[in-house]
Amino acid sequence: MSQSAPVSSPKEPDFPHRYTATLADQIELRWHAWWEQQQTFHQPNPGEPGFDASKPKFYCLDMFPYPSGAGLHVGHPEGYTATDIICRYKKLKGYNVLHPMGWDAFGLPAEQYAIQTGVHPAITTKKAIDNFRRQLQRFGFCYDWSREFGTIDENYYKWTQWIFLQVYNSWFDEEAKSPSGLSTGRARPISDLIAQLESGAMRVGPSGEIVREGLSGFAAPLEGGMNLGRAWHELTQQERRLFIDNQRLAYLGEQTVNWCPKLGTVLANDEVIDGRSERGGYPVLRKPLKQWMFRITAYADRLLEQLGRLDWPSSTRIQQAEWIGKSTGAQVDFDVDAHSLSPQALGELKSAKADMPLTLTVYTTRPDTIFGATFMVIAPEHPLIDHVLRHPSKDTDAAALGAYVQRARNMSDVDRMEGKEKTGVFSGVYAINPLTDEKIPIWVADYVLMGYGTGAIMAVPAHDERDFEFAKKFNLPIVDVLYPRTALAMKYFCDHATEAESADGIWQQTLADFLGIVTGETADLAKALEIVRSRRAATGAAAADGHVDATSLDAIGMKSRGAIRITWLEAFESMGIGSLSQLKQTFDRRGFQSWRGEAGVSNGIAVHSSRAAKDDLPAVSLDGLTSEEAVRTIIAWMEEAGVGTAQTRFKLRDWTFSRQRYWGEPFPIVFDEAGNHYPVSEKSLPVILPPLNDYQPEESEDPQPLLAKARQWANTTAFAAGVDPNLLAPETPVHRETNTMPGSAGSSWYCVRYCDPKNPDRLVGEEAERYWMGGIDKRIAGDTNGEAGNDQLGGVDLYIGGNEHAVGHLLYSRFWHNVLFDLGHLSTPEPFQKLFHQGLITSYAYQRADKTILPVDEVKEISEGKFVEIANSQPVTPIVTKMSKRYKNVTNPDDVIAEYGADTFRLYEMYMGPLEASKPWNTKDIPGLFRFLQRTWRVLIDEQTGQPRLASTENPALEKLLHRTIHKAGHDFERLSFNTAIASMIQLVNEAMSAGGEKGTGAFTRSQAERFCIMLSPLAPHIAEEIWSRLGMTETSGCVSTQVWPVVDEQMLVDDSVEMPVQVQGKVRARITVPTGAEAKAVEAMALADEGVQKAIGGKPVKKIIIVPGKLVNVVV
RNA sequence: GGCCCCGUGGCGAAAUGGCAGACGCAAGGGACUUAAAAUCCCUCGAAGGGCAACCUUCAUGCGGGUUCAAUUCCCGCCGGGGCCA
Repeated sequence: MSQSAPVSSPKEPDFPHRYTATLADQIELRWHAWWEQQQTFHQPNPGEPGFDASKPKFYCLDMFPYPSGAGLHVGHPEGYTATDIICRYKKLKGYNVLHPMGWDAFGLPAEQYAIQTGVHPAITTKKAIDNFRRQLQRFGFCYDWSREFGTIDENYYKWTQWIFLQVYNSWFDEEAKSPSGLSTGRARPISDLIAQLESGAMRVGPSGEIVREGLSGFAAPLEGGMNLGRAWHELTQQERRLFIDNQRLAYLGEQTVNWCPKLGTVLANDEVIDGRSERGGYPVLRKPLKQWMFRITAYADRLLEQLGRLDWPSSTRIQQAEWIGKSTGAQVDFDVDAHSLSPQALGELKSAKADMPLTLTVYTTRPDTIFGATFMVIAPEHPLIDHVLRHPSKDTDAAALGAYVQRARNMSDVDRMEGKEKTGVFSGVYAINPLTDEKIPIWVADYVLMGYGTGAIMAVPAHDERDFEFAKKFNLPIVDVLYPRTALAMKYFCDHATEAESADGIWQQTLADFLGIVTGETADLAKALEIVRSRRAATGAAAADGHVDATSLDAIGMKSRGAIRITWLEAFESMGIGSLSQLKQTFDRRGFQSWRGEAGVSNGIAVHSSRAAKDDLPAVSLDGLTSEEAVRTIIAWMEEAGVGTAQTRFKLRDWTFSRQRYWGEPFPIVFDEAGNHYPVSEKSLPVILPPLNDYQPEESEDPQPLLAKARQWANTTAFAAGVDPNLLAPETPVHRETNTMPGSAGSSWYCVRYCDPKNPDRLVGEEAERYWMGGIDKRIAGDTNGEAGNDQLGGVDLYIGGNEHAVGHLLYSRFWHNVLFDLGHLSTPEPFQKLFHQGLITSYAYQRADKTILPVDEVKEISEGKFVEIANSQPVTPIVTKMSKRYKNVTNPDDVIAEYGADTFRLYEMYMGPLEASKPWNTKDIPGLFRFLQRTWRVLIDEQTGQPRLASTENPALEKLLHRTIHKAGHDFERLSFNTAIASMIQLVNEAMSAGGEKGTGAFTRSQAERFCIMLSPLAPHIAEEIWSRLGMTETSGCVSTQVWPVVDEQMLVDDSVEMPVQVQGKVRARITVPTGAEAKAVEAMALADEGVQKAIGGKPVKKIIIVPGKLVNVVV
């Protein structure tokens, strides 16, 4: 390899061996061939030849790309280069590294293309994959390409379908401990459930719930139809089927879709504009559709709990946590005031509910505001209304109420929620607020939905926006029960101001200062008021006339606070407060929010929220508590008083898994003529996606997946479809499920398959999976594998990709992984132990004065930093924005590589800035990195002969710097800080350049050159291989990619003496040189002995001397 | 609208409690050259002072706070971006 023919460049006749683009290209292609031929990056699995069990493992995964027809953009190689560097580094550090690549290849663009052109998506996709692979390989990434697969491969989606069947055949046992022992509740096979039902350990409750033996309700049946549930044998065949299907983790649920009959396709919400399709403007209907759903909600708590144990960016953890949306609120019973009901209605309600008190149950996430609940609102469909309409009370306007309920029924939920103007009617009935014991009116309004929660809410107008609007409109009382800190301070001031301070003109100033201190210096209200008073007193009542000039402000130390003071004064002005006593009255009336004209929805400090002991109930007060404390306190009280209970809710909804498409995995499910569903047996997988004659959607009133056009395929027999004959007789005609799985199906488990991608018998080989995913057997209690705590949940060691998948892909993968873990198919509950998001690569574009953006080719630079629009010479400003075809600011990686080579491209992207930051592409910066590689080359290789230039004797300063650079580079690689690692290597090369010996000899010795090559190889592998090879090392020791990271001599990292700056009052006044590890006393003496220091001290007494060893000295006088 | 991230020279950035601006780009000056390219050397946050090596003051979006010490931590704003609705 090293003895290749001399490379000459037409541009550099004097330097036939200069590192040019042409040479870079030759070097890079040569090493690609060598690596492939040598299988350098093939990583064997445990048990395979060549596997070294003594090494630790490192599984590093990139989010695999969707291979679009447009090819790679510069964003792709950003993350891929980062993982490549890490993987190459880890290999040098002696790890077995799993670093695979593949294709997320099902998806809409290929299907759209097929619809337009009739070309089968498989053909389009294959072409795109080939192009992506070629482009990726050009970068020299160290992927183990033998593990490559696409989600469209039959051998892969066979197992995607298999996983669906696993989930379909499972139920969630709330009572079972999870295999990790970390939480309660786990997936179990449906057959376990049936066994328990058959044994009588479980029965079927009246509303289809599981009733377990031994639970309290089981032993003591209540009167009036409440029962223990029925035994399994009492159920009909159909009832059993229904019950089981309702327990499955994959179930058929009804969801509304946007169906466009004309286009014959389902549209996403943002593709529908005013009830018409964005494309074509055809009418769109909202149609209910049976779709496969995953019961991810069963795992909500677990997904949330385990999130805390993952080494993920906190922003992503927060996003997932909010998506799961666990809220601890309270379910509260409000008694209906029986006297406000008509006797007939009361009678009806009493008989229906037996002896239960008449109550309205509400759910609230803000039980801390319950003292401010001044009315209730129930949905028009609420059952109470039926009774009231039949038997109106004396306060009921039955005609208006009836009309309102009628009208609301004909509106869609969305319209009701979005209604700008609040509407509603008083029911004529009252409820009792259980905390204030006040009678509060019950209103009917359409902004409360029956299907959501309990169909009734407690309205707290002062602290809820919709309730506030409603109360304003219908003139209902609005009562403050909590204040943010500033409002609380204003109230405090009103209550404590002296007469003098209350005078007009004075109070504004004083209050402004007070609020300034409360928000800035101290939260203690009493103390803050004291400070204001003392400062004002110090000015000798300068403000007696109400005017405080700048001088007196300065005197009381408030000049710098001028801005805050002015802000507050303006705020008072805009609030239109007439006088302090008026403000005080507002607070006394508990009417601050009402007067401000908006609800105070943020957290704060509770006020006006206490209740005396009464009728056996203890007293309770929330006053002075923060919202969090108040929630806890009031729930505890309500539980004791029996009026409410804590209740946990989740925002997370079940995962809709059906798509009305063609280019996706078919479901392994068939339906008989009665509409019952049956699984295709495992041994008949995969269910192969059939080709279509044409891909044109068909006009239809009924929502139809595109796949349904494969009629021959869809209509078949149980035998042909591969249904177990024990489930369904072979000759039974069946209709296949023609929805397809979504794109997130294949990507939800690909990380698993890479461990053992060719396994024909299992989704992944057990040993390979356990090794690469780090699955210590968590089921063995107490096995901590020698680590403290063992709170690692295993999975991929480093997963890098964009943060746009924070809640979709990353949550779905976790769900599948947890289910497969529960069912015993995987050894770890979590797929990704450590996650990292690379930042967005942006680009420059130009903006006109009216904020419109124009393409870069319509702009020219007339002088340094000044740009004009070519068409009209109007000035435009450069801005940073997303790369977009529209702005013509997209960079094609192929072009950059052609101009500089892949090594330069890799270095440039890594040098742009921190990996996680979004940063603009700037083509002008690329030559800087190219020049660095040229210098690197020149310092080691003679540009005339192509032979190595080596020093015969070691330069000690350079040796020291080399050690330090190796140390820093290794450390920076570990923390993914590639820009600083590159910077330190640039420094080293620059040093070597200037330290370079006579012509013909080099700066580095052979040993130094070798270590340098190894250090450089993760960043710029091709040039490192080439230099290594020209040193003659490849023949004797193998290529640089298979070497060992050089050892750093700790001695080389410390100097004999260190220069320390000496500060006086925090400002550097002198520098002293002290021996490393000098005693603090000695350093102190040296610092004080310094002339400059003495001058700065100027004879003032020295109060304190701070010495940070090896860093600095600070003298406080 | 909610959540998250970011704001430092002409530009990309470094420093994450301890000397603000490492490293790269651009710019300016110089050397080599018939010339250009390439390469090498010097200058490069602002203002002021000094013949000079240098010195002084200011400076990390704005206003406060904590600290001997804040780009870094806390509170409140302003601006930009991303994600979600």
